[in-house]
Amino acid sequence: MLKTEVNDALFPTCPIRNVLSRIGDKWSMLVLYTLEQHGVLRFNGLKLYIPDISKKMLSAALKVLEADGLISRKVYAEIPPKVEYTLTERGQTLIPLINNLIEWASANITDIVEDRKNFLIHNS
Amino acid sequence: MLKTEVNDALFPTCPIRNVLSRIGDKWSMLVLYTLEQHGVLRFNGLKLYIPDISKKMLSAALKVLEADGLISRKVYAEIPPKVEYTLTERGQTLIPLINNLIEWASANITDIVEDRKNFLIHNS
DNA sequence: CGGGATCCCCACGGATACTG
DNA sequence: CAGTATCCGTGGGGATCCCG
Repeated sequence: MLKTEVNDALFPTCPIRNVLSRIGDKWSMLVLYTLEQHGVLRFNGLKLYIPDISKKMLSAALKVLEADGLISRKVYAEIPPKVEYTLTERGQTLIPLINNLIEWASANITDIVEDRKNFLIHNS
Repeated sequence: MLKTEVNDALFPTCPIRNVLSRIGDKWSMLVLYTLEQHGVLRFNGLKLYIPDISKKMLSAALKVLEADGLISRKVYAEIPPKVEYTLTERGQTLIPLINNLIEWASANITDIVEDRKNFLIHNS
């Protein structure tokens, strides 16, 4: 479980802190985006599309997203086990905002990388 | 300087990773939002509105945001020193997206907290 | 297959002291 | 005032093993 309680405790109702401490972490948005792209995915299916995430972190991220009602977890009583993850309706409502961020990033990434380079030069 | 180079190295042009590793960190969006709310702020002015950030972290966040051209840093040659931070035009273009996230969070926070509580109960 | 439990390292980040 | 430098604790997170 991610440890976000410290600052949430200081500002328990601050929406920006709440949203950032949850979906703004290293992997959550990427998981949501990947689920939206492929509809429904199993645990290792997700890991396939996000190769540089560890099982531990993927598991933790999924647990947080499930706890917040952004994804649903469907377990099939089979052997070997089969678990499917999907966006919930609430999770779907977050997708447009994520897409907006991706669009913004795509449109600005070239200039930002350039600025970043120049900044490093002038601060060597 | 925040350590985001590891995953950026794997996906150097992935916009979602790029945007998240920069503005999705613990403080950046909050700094941008605070600057937008107050127009122009000095270092300690920012700290006043974000009391639970340390000088070290605020300094690091400001450096990243400046390197990415999202805020501008104006130094006055005075004693004692005076430094003013403002959003750049590029930084301004990010504000609507941040506001959308805040609106979404505000609209959903109550239900999310409720779901979160129930999830904890069923996973005790 | 889908995780949980454990071990362990090191980077994040707070506190303090110092400087131009 | 606006930071930087240094020290240092802790918890984020990888690697590995295990289990239903």
